[in-house]
Amino acid sequence: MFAERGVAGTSLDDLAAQLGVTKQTILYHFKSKNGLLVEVLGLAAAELVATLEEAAAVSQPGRAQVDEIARAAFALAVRRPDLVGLLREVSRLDQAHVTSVLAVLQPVVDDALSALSSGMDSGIFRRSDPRLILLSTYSLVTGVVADPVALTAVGMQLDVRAAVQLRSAVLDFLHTSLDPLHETGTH
Amino acid sequence: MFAERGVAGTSLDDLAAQLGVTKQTILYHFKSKNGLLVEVLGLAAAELVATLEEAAAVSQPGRAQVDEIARAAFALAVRRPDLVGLLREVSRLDQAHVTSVLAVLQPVVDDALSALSSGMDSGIFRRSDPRLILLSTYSLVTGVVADPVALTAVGMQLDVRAAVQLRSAVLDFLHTSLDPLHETGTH
DNA sequence: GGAATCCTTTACCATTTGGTAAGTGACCAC
DNA sequence: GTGGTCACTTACCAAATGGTAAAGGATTCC
Repeated sequence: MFAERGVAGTSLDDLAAQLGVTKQTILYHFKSKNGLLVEVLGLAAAELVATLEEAAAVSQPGRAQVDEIARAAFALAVRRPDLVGLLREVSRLDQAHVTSVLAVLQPVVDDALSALSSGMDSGIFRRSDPRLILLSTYSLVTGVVADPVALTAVGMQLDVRAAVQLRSAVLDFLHTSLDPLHETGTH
Repeated sequence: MFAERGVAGTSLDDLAAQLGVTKQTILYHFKSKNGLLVEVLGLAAAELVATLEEAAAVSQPGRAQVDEIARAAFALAVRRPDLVGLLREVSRLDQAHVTSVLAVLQPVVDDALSALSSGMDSGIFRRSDPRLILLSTYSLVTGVVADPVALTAVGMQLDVRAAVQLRSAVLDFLHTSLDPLHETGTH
């Protein structure tokens, strides 16, 4: 509910009703609404990091690893769009929440950046700005699952067929961005 | 404020304080909070559509027009990130808001889809799914300006230099996606 | 059986929130 | 100058919201 309707848009009474308990039951298990939010954000960030690290551990650094991570990230986004929604929600919260979430995600981001960077150094990947690659991929993966309005605007719905298509689009973007065989995209 | 903190996260008192008036002044000019929201959404959608149509009118259909529209969209997103924020906020609102905003945006989306489609038919563009092109571009443009947390995670900030880089990334994506000279990305 | 702990509930409460009603001053027509 | 409209304010209000306090019920331990 935090992800779908926003933290401010979700009252403890709404939440409790959804769970079939009273608001006080929630406040018994969690210090406050903010305390609940902190734990939810922590779980979400941890799950995201775990998924990415697990995928990264499957292959050695290189194109196969990039594919593996992208697939895992996309699958997670489709399977758990609430995680993406939460991630987006963070930017509207207090700076404290931003920094605490960022602290969890930063290592995996830095790992990805350095992996891309060293891949470019060794010639496996075409040289470009790893930050742009990462940012663009993030936007592609999250934008598609977190914006149902955009999907319906182009006349699509997030079914299995669409998911496969969208995943291909993400992977294609990574391939054309990283494959040294392609020309540089700048004109 | 609706875009940054969300509609639910913005009280009329917050808004009034920001404007230096009282809440009742707002309610004098607008029927209710929802009435205000409707007008704000209408203005935002109209501005978005106007910008895109204006850009589309500069060139004839083809690669130049695609570039023109993409540049205009990106410039608008950078200059008015609140428009992007509002667009994202729509999906958490009532279905009535969704449909009314969609009604304004739908024509321009359909125009874009058919322009891409006919360009593919005539061989100007490489054949692929226009919906994916549009959706991906939308994600790229909006994701980058609407997610400051992601930007800081990769160690960037949205200054002029970064904006130019990001715009190039968007344009490159469109070029490699539409240019018939490139191989198809599917592997 | 009784005590204690755990979980949940019913009662409340202060504050915030969207909204109404009734004024008040400025400006304008005549 | 006087009546009327416009823009805005003060004064309220009912409902919702986050949170506290206290009171059951289970379950477990002895």
